[in-house]
Amino acid sequence: MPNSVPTLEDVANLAGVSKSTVSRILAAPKGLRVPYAPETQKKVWDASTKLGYKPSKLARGLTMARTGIIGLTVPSLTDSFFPIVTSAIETRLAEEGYSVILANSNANSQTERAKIDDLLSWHVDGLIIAPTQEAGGAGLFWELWRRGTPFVLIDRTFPETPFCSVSTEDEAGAEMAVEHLIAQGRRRIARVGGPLGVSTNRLRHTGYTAALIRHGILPRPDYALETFPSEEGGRNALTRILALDPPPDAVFCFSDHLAFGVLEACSHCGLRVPEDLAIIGYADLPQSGLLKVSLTTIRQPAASLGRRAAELLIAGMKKTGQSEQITLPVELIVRESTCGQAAPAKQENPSDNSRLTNRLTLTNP
Amino acid sequence: MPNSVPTLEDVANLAGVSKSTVSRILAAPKGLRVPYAPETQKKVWDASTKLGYKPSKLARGLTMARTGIIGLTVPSLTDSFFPIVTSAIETRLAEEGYSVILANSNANSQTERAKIDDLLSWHVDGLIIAPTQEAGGAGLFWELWRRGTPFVLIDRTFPETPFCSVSTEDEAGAEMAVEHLIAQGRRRIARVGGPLGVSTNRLRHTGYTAALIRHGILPRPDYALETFPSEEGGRNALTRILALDPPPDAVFCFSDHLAFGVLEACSHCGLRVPEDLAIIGYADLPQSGLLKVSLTTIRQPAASLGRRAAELLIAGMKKTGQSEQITLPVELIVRESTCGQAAPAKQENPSDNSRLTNRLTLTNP
DNA sequence: GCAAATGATGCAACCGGTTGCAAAAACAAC
DNA sequence: GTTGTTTTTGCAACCGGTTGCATCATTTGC
Repeated sequence: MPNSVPTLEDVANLAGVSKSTVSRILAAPKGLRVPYAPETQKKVWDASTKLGYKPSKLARGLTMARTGIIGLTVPSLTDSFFPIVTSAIETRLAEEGYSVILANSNANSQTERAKIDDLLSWHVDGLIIAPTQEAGGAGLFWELWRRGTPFVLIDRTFPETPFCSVSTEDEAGAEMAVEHLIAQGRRRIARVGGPLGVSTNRLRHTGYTAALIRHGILPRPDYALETFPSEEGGRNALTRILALDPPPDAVFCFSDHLAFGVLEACSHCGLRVPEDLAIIGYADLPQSGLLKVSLTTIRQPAASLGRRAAELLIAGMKKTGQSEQITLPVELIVRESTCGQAAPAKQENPSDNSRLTNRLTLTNP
Repeated sequence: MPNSVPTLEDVANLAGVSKSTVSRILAAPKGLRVPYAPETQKKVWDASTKLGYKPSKLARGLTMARTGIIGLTVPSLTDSFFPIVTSAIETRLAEEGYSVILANSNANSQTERAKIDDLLSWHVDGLIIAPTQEAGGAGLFWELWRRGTPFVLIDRTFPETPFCSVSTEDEAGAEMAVEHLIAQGRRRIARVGGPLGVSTNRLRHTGYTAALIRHGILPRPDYALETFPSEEGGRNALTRILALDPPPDAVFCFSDHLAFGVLEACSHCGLRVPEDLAIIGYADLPQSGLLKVSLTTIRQPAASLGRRAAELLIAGMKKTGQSEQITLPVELIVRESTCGQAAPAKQENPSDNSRLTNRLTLTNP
């Protein structure tokens, strides 16, 4: 079989030396002095390149402690947020020589558990996890913690735990959103969001409540709507909003997808945005600025989040035991859905610039 | 160390039998008869579950031919198309017990090469590749072919090669787009697209030309604009379109991103869409229907594409040597950017339904 | 009651690398 | 010409599984 992949032994035979010799010579970092005769080294190098030898990461992973695999689980890839995060993570980790196994938990905590178990049996060096938090508990992560497996939680975190994490300022973001609505003269501000089991939702709710109270507005329980976090959920939410008494004059959506749904439902029932109802979203999905009524939203730094998570994990894998929680700032992007007229062009659709910046950031470490 | 991961040997010791016994008993498919005493089997099962034993995929991959890893390379994850494809691939392959290592080639053929080399040193069972085709050649894929590594090309293919692939009907899609424009009374139809080195662009160009000729319209070389396939590229393209003489009354964009750019640039220079310029995109990105001027586009079945690619690869890994090329149909979605008024609601924004369908498809094999 | 067949289990080699330690070779010092 | 160092190199064990074949204990056949 001339064509099977060459192994260490093949190189050794061709060079006329032993496996260990080849292993040591090829493992030596480029310029470093290695205790082998220069001519032996040359023989080995030649044989290796001639055969196109590439060490098996499988075998290497088995012997050394380090496999070079990082597991990444995300609850979904069909929105716009996690793909950007994923892309940034993969890029940053690849720079460092890691391979990432992608696992989609499909927003299901059972699947998440199964997939993480699977990743562990690959002897991953570390994990980056965007928890589903579907069924609450941090138990799984405590197990990882006890095992000593380095991991970083992203986006959603567990309060009162020492776990490494990178998230964004959900509470502050929500406050910014609500403050903005209040500044526009709105007082009857509803909110639509996903389950409070998820930390981001909980924090956004806290921020929402805090901002209201600071301005002397009593939060009404019936103004806090819970729904499935999708466009569909947003559409349904509007029906429930219209039934409220008194009717809200603004709605803070915990995601742009929800906002899209609300927006669409509004145009279906002839409700004017922002005149009748101001709408603010969360995440700044790419096309938010091009919508019929462009969407005011809170921008999350998705790419930075991914990159920082990767870097935190890399640091954590070098020296374990220490833990860092990073919270990245968010930004209010004002567009038509909360103001009478569109903001000036530069502010209206900065998504391209930002994405360009991200791309540059990604390729230039 | 009570807490290190249990190995086969640990189980063997606890059960008081040999490694091979444990291996054979645990490897046996659930109900299958295995030549071991029932009581021994029970001892082994008990010891295994007590220790929480999970076989190391690393070690298993080394001994058996099969690693259970599939490599996936995509040119980007920051658009909306490839994340959906990726998600479908991961889901389908996970159902079959495979893990996928994700590699982002960043639309760079050098990176693509390097990452594929990397994947090979993981002894992947197969590859799914969305080629960059940045610098043309199918050389890399011929190498894989010779090696006998199963792989499936997605989205972009190489004509006149026997490689397995799943793509969409780019030529027919382009024809549909142009036919539609002609049916709307447009005659001066320009097109904006990325480099012709990429097969999808080439095919869309062919379809564009064919449709024109069929209707007795002579394709004008200056109406075929090449640009960087991004919103930025779309904006720049409009400037060039405006300089054409006679000015086009419609433009076929090879991607929705390009169309977004053109659309945005139009609103900046006060050009009315579709009155002054009809615009049609390609891909049906999620928010296309909610835009200021909602976008007529060709919808590509991204999730099916991913799923079919996964299935083709699975089949190809079982019995090698045979090759299949699948081309999935596309669909014309008519919206405002090419017609005076919006189509009826159901047609106007069917993206949700389609995504829901996809999701169902994904979770129900 | 003994050979042959059958059933249950373990030994040891192998997958493709890494690495501790010893052996062999080269060279210096006496 | 020995002995002691130092440099070069190879042997062999190990990582955690799988698997061909040998071994030993039971039955079965007659």
